[in-house]
Amino acid sequence: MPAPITEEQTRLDRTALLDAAERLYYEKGIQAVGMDEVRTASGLPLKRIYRLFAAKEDLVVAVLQRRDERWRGRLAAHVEQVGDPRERVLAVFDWLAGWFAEPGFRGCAWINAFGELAPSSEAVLAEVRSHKQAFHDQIAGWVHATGLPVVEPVHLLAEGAIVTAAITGDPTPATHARAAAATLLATP
Amino acid sequence: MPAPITEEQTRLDRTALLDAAERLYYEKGIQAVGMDEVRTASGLPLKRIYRLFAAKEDLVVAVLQRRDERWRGRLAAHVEQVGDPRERVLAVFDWLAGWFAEPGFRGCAWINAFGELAPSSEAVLAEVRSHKQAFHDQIAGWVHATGLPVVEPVHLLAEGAIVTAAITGDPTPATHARAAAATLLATP
DNA sequence: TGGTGTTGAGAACGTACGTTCTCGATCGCT
DNA sequence: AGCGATCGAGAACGTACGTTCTCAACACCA
Repeated sequence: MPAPITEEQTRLDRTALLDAAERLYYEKGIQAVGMDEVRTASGLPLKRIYRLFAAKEDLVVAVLQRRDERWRGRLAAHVEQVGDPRERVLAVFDWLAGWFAEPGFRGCAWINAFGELAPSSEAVLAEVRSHKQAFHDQIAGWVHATGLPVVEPVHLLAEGAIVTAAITGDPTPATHARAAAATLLATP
Repeated sequence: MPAPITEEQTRLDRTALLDAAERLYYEKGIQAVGMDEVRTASGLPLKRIYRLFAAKEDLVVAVLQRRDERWRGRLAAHVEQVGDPRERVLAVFDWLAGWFAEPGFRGCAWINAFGELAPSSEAVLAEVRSHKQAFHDQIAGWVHATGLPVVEPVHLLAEGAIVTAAITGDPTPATHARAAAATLLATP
């Protein structure tokens, strides 16, 4: 038996596979990337890929899940180093601004996946909804600490900024959304 | 020569084709709908389809263009029957609420097309940007009449409501966005 | 050392798509 | 009436994809 596939190796393969798939899917769109391209980029044999994920749909869902953990983890890490509750909410938009300005930014992976696969894949749709719900709840927690009833507007401003920055390719919606949020957070 | 193809017939064919393609694309996604399905639904021979549009990409762009005219036309018709400038801006969100509640609502056709085709089709990307720019400018005109500097926040609230209603399948974001816009429009 | 079971590399398979081509049918014109 | 151009219906073509299968190579154990 060559390379007996330890548990550790499985973990490494899984990481390499998700890394390659996530990069390609985000860059080119999910439907535009075939399994052969994922194989080439990951360096894994097709057989091993299909042992890790029984079908492409499962790989896609796993990519979205892992990205959700990392994306919201980074957001939380940035936001929660701010002490003042109102400033913390505004820090969400600062983090978005940094994200929008990253090279290769192509919008929200989940919104894009929704556009591509929502009508044809229940599993992808569920993952997209799960991410958006979690993002909403994160914001709700931070806004709640301000004692102001502006959870929904802050969330909608964030979503609007994400989709607008993606389509225009311009990161300034983050600034506009931040200013609007600051207005809503200014207790009269 | 059978059915000599008058200019009038061309116009009718074009309408039937765009009707069928728009419905199918919006319902199932663009990539999931083949030309054969468009042919069946439109009742037009493939030959005539390809004489009207040299390639699927051209058909997709034409569908988005015509939908843009109709979508923004309806929005404007609803909004501009309101006299008071501030109420007129709020009427945008009332119209969105009605749209979200329509049966078969599956979000913004342009955002969905962006997710599907932005990386692979320059023409579609340009059409999506054109629509979003026009929508932004429409809102800018209505907000400008209020004399308040809230064009960007109102626009971002609208985009956020559209994308959130699409993914959650719940029309209430329109109400939340309306309330936030009303706050921003309340001169202190 | 020989057998066994697993691996990697990629060929193979079935399907589906976008686009083009075939061909018999049809109608206006002389 | 007969010619010729053009049409409709769908077969055909080339390509690409997701998934499965083939098979030689190999490492471990008896």
